[in-house]
Amino acid sequence: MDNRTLISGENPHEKSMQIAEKILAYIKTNKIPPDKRLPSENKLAEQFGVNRNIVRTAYSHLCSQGYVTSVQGKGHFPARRARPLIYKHSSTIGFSEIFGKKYDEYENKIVSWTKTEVKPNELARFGLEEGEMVYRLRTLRLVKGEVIAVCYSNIPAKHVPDFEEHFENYESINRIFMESYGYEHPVCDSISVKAANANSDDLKYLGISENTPVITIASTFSTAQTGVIEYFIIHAAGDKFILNMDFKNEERADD
Amino acid sequence: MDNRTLISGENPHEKSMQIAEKILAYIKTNKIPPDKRLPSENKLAEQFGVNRNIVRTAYSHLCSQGYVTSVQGKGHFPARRARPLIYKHSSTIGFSEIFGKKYDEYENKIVSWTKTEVKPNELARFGLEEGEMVYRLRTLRLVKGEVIAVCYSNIPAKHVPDFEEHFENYESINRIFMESYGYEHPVCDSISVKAANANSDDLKYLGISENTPVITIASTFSTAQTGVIEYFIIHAAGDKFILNMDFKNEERADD
DNA sequence: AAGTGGTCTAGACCACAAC
DNA sequence: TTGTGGTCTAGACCACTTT
Repeated sequence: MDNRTLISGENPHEKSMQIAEKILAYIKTNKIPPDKRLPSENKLAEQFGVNRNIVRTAYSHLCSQGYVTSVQGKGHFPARRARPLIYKHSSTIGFSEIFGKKYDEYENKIVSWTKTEVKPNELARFGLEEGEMVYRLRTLRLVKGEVIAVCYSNIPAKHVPDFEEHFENYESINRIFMESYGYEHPVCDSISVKAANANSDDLKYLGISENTPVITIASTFSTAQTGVIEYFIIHAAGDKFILNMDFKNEERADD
Repeated sequence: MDNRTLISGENPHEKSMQIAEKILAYIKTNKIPPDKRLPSENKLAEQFGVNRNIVRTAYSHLCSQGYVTSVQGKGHFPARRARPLIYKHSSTIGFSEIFGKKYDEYENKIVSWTKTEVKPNELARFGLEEGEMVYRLRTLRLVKGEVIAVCYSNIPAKHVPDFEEHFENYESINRIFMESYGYEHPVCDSISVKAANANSDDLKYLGISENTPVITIASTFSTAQTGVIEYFIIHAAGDKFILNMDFKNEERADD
């Protein structure tokens, strides 16, 4: 649109920034593949006649911008820009069902669960009384063994007595709701989306760097029999996960 | 949920991380207000018996985590955690109309515009032939003088001949569509959301740091008369902007 | 003038990976 | 053993703000 430097922000007069530009230009013009090592810090420091720390901050900027990844003992590499997964939201089909249908190697794992009292801010959401219990599950969603999202499910215990007895061979929460408790398929009432910095869970499970943005999607699901049955939160790497919603039932190509 | 360090990620054995923890604990336990200066780098370096660079990286971590802001010549300060704006999406009411109704001091400014040929990847979206023209507007949305979002509107020129003649006293695109061209109110067909790192426009207009995640919302709008009339992209600071959608027309409190 | 954060140098030692 | 990135030290100079 207009002239701009390749690297956004910061003072272009800094040596570290100039070197970052040069490295980025080198990657782009020579089309360095992601498995080929970039010049080492020491080599570039000597080549540009600067201290190694300057090269380090240059590489550090490129890492935080998502252009480069670094591996200790091995070196720096052009970042592999993963093709993003597109989560096509449907208010009538669940997360697991969509991804399970889309990918052969889709998995769903429960990491941990608790059963605790409802929190004050949840009372209105679930229509519960103080002191009632809520199941809280932390689950991972994997495609081809790679974690694509950390999810949190919150379910009022009164709708799912002895819920933990159904955790074996866990595939999808909705299947438990329907097959074990006889509820109809939950429907999404509302959805709330924001971008955030990664928290410790995200870093741990998603295997992302501190600078990767995370998209968080919070939604409530209900059935006619129970009212709100689940408050569901998804955390996914922002650069790998796109939430798509069609209000007309048409297919749409995305760029 | 489980025991975790206050600061996410990275090796807790590093001095810089331990110092970051201490600074954060100091802020939290003493409830330091955002306008009160935190201890200087030199002072903390002396106090903890480490090099100033270590204190610098500790502060740097806290900045990137959004806990602290730094101002050259003045010092470090606890970050002001802005109350997020909630954009309650409605497929039948536009962005400007929602915020204009919600905030007294809502503004809408055109930063720049161009009229260029349709791009190959846009052909299907707009149902255009190669060579047809598209208006592209870059606009800012402000609340109380503060930029809350950078927006990009793409509109096929054939639906809005001499579009630029209506840019004076610009309030909302939808008003131009309706009042100047006689179209019905555009309706949102689809929406696509992701989290990203800030680009140069975001940094420039949103006044955010390089580590602030950005939420991007892309949507298509159409009218019965024109088909798809607008492809609309919103960039907003992830920590200040929440996209909310209710599929039932109920009010919902958010935490 | 003194204090603040921002950039940069020159060097040390460590953990890890490859040869 | 050598080379890689990761952490840390000790110091210099600069830009900016406050006193």
